[in-house]
Amino acid sequence: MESGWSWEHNTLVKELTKGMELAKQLKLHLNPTSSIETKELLLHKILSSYEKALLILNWGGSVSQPQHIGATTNFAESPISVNGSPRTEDMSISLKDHLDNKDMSKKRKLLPRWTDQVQASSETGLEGPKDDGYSWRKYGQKDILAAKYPRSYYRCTYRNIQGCLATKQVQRSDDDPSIFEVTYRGRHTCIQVNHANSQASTQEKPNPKQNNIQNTNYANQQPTDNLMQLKAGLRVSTENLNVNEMAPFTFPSMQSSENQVFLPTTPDNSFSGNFQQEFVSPATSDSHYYSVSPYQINSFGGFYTLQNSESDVAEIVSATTSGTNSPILDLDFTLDHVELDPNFPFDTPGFFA
DNA sequence: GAGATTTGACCTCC
DNA sequence: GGAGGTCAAATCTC
Repeated sequence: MESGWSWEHNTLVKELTKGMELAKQLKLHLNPTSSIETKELLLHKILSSYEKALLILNWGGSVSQPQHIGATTNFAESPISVNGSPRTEDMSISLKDHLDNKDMSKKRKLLPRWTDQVQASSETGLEGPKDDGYSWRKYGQKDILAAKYPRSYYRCTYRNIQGCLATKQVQRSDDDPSIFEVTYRGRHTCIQVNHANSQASTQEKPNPKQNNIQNTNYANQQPTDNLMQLKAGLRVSTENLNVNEMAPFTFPSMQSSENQVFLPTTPDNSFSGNFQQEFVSPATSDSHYYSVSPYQINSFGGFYTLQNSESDVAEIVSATTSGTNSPILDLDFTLDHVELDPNFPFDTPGFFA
């Protein structure tokens, strides 16, 4: 999916850029007057940022365990953290879950899941969150215990036609009603046809009964639109990362000896084969901002947060390092061999095309 | 009439 | 057993 690609590309760029900025900050603090705490904090942020970028580059499958929505955990607590040592129990669990993924009865549990926090869309005059680029059809609503507002359930419009299993849940935040927590599940396997036309038509005539979501598509959304969303300061959290779709893409300014980064896949494609089809970024590029630290200013000046549960990272790492499938997370490889041109215009439109 | 939403019932998981 | 997630018939909108 093009939008998923774009989103992952931009996420990667943001992480790398942020890491670079933080490194510059750290450099400024490399004097005796700066506190150790400050240095350590910056160092941690840098490492976290690059870890996330590496995950994006390297991860070859999705994660599958149910996640703790809203459980804010930064990478300092994560099993991969700096020393990159996943817990063996998590490794086995993750692998087992991946293998069990055939079982349709467990699909709810196994589908990858991640959450965005999206500002209500003021541009369209609707109360719902901004559109994420896919066509959704509401199939349920439920009052959730200890939640002020009901949760709405959506699935891909093309579920029946194309067998797309992607779903999402939308729930208004209790703390800030202008924020919608959008939890995505599964990957879009559909082809969103006529998205441009449908976007125009649906935006012109929004359904008044549709209180949250517009059925629009931004698959061809231009970077300027994404930038607008970015400026809007979307707050995003992620439950799972799947960056497998990054695999074929070359990052010209990150140079290995071959002048490109090799993005490995699993040797037998078992993970990517099974799970890549299950997961895709649901949104356009800049509607998701992943960060490792939960409180940071990104390089574009936007505020965003990231929530990343410990188990998420454990699964990501475990699935990529466990057993015979050890495609990636060669952290030394990437950090040692990747060179960033600090002046490279990552955000040049069409750079990733 | 087709497609989307609503909502009560049922299913799954913890 | 309870909460969350999904189904499907009824209803609504165009």
